[in-house]
Amino acid sequence: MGRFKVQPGEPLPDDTGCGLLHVDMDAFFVSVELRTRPELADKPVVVSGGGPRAVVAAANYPARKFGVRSAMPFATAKRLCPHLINIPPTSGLYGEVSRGVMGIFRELTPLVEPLSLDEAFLDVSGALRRLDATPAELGARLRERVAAEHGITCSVGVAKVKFVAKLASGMAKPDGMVVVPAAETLDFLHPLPVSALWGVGARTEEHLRRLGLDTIADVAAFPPERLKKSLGTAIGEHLYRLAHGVDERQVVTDAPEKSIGAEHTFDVDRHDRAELGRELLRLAERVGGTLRARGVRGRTVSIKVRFADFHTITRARTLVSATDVAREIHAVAVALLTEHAPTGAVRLIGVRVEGLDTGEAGEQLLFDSPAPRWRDAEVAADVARSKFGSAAVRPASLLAPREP
DNA sequence: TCTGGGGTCCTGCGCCCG
DNA sequence: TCTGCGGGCGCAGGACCC
Repeated sequence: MGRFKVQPGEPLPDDTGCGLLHVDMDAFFVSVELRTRPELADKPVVVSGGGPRAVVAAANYPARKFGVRSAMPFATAKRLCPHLINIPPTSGLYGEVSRGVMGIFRELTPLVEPLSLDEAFLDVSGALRRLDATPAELGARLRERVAAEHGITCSVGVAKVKFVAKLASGMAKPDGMVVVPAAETLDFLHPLPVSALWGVGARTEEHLRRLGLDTIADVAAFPPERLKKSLGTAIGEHLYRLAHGVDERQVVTDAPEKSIGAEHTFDVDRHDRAELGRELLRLAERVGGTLRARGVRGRTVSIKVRFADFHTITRARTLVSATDVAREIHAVAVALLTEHAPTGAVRLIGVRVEGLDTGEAGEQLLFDSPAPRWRDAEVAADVARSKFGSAAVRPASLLAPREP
């Protein structure tokens, strides 16, 4: 695979037909934090929330040498690397850096699709003539600018289609670039393990291996009808196409959100329904606030409950009209919990609102409904919080001390 | 190792309706 | 009038991604 990697000082490879860039920040949260703590750069560092059930949000490369990975329980990471340094996440900081970096991308092309705070697809095929550059040159340019203006490194994959560009940026890490010439797409893909295919996690990998499929070349050579029968039509078809280097997904700049939610894992499992109800109120307040901030409302309220044994249920109810009112979301969530959820020790509880629209269709609330007044109160609280901080306004039932 | 929090998408089932 | 069938919707669960 090494032959696709761009080496410093060497001429850029042939990138004819490659209009897609995938850019991925290296160890993003940690890299951002280390800008103000450069003395820690060579030491193993993670960003993690703290608490007995915290997991690693990001690990720098010295920490990865010890086997520390993101999504790993912090306690496990500490066992692997006893001198591991933890930095708690800084609220708001990563979003701010992300907006700056995405701004650099948008100066190159308007066709930018952020996938998360730290990665994005760029379709540069239409911008090459205007900028008088090849895709690989643009990748090199934006890497320089991100490093110079934001003090963090990123890796870039250049290819003809999305998922190959994404695989390429993964191989470029850290702080590198991989270019896959369009004509060599299959040479690049076929030796890779099936787990490299987008959408293949632990379960599907196991499934594919039971079928005797270990590499992407094996999937490409497998009868597509058998693949669909075994994995389901949509996934079978999807994987077969990817294995042949076919990925027709375009770069989408403004995909509307489908749902907004919040969830919380307790440090210690909870039995008390009243306490679960108070947590649901806290979560509903957050979800309602986010809905109003984004100018959307949703029709379906769902709760998620994870029990001590990790068994997880979801329960949902669709309302007559869409809402962004926390009191209403909370009332439905509590009803779902009391009517449908079995009792037992609860580890995690969550609230989500789905079926979003912009809410312009109007105030279809019933004339007897108290929701408009609650909404007025919540909007007033939004304003107060934006002026005086998030602790300024809180429902009375949340003022009681949380912990004994 | 004992598993966060934010999401998306797919599948299968039951129900309603024409 | 009864029955069969297919589409659309709501719901639950699971897999996956960062």
